[in-house]
Amino acid sequence: MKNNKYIITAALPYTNGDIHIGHLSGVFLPADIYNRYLKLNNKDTIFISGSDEHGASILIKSINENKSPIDIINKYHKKIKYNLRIFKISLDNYFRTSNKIHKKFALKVFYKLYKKNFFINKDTYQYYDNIKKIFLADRFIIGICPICNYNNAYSDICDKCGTTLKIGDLINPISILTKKEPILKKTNNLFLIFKKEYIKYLYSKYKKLNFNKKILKYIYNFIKIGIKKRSITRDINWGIYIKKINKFKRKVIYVWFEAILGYISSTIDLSFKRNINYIRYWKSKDTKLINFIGKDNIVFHSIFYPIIIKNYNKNYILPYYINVNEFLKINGEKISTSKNKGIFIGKFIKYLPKYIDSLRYTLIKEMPINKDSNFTWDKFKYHNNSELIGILGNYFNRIINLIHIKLNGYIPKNKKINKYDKYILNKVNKNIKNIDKYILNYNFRMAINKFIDISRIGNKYLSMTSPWKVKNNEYIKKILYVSLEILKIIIRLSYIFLPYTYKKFLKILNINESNLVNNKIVFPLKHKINKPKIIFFYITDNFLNRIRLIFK
RNA sequence: GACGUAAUAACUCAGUGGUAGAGUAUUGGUCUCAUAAUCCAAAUGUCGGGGGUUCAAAUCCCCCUUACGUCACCA
Repeated sequence: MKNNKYIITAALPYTNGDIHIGHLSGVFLPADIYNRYLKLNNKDTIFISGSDEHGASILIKSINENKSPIDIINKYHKKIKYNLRIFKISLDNYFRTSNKIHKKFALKVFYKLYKKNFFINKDTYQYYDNIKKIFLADRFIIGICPICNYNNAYSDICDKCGTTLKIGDLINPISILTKKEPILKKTNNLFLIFKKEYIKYLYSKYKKLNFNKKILKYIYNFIKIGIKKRSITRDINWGIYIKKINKFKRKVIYVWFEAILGYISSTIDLSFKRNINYIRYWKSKDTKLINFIGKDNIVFHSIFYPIIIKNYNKNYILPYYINVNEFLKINGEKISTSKNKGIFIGKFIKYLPKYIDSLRYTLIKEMPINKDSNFTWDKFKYHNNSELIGILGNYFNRIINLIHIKLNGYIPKNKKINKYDKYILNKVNKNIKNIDKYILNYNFRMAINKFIDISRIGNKYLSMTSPWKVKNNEYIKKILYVSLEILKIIIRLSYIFLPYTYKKFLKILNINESNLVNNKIVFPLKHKINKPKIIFFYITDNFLNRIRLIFK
């Protein structure tokens, strides 16, 4: 167990816009908490992610904005990377798929599979915009649905009647780029085939590993209905060109195929940066690979990735667990980067820089673990004011103030404790065990509930023992000693959930990381703490209304 | 349509066979160390509906209703 290594991955965000609270709540925060928890327990872990920078959507965005795709990805990659850092997502590396290292690796995998005759070749007809000279993905064509006559149907599906359409079905198709009728052009692409036996093998493997039901059912369904071949090359001029194969040298690798290799190339990059051969991790039986993804990504991680990587090199490991989250909505509405709908992180940082931990907290509390969840500014206010200030911040402040008032700011020494003190400390310990359990079960919502509950226990203890009422100095010291024991635990755990708050706590207690011995805070002899400072900021109704306007 | 997920107090959710739980909101009280925060107490539910298994069901099985999600070129 001790030699276990961990690779934690967070799904690569697509660089057609800034990341939003859905990315944080669904992917980056759960991965971050898990990683921080492992680090707190001295596990050997690397936490990897990066930007997904190819694909039709970026190309389309660049055409619409009259910029080059490179401008688009550079802009958003920089922005996303910065925002993740501000939100203290504890990534070891945030890479990008447009980087040489990634391209090289993706092509290496691609060529090897090609040589093994792993792909099949097939002619298809596809819509082509003769003015822009590009092939058009299905959703860039609209026209009249042949079934219900709806005039805004996409070429693959009609939103109104739900009919699945095939190329050529749509009446009067037009390209949304040029508003002109596209032509149907013959093209030849490579496809990947999925063998049922292998999917069955994956299914049984995942079952043994106790995978999420969601994934198991999903795969089970694929086994039942079969999984169609899937194109892995594309006729667009943005992506990784397949230079070495003459027949396909003008085509690019389909983005899904290379994006899921991004975790590995990100690790290669990290190895260069730190001069440690992290790539070993990917081929070691002692490594647990844990993917954190949104529900839109299940098929790529649970089926496609294993097939691709195992056929490239069978020594690569398969996921040990895939944590899938649902989607976070805002006021009941779906978030959409391409429609610019959502609360974007860059904007949040700009307007509410003091509330990073409050947002982290809210997003963990509202994490869409087994069903879509809903973010509202009222919840944000409630979590900030009633829980972070009222319970946690308040508990911290009470003790700091009492130490100053009663003990001139000096930390009390160890004291003999009685039955009730023990009872309270036991209760706290139970909560710690529960937090462990919940984090290891990927239930971060419950974990943070138990975290805040520790402050509740502490507040209760203070009220019950009321040291401010008493003159007996020894009694006061004992109460504050026990309270500090509880506080120390809260502070250690805040490293996982609330990184900014963690640092503020340490500062006020006048200590730093060097005061951590075996993961526990140990105060120096005759230690004096600093004066209390405001940690969380109150949100008034007025302020909340202003926030609402800004993010409308 | 297929597949899946859910339905528990006013709200947000815990609770995988043994007398219905927490937080918020409400009402009453308490404290004054604390960012009017804390703490105590009260009240609130035939656990979506119907059937079945069982000594015992929110929990297991079947049917129905309702809501939501996915359904392959979308990254």
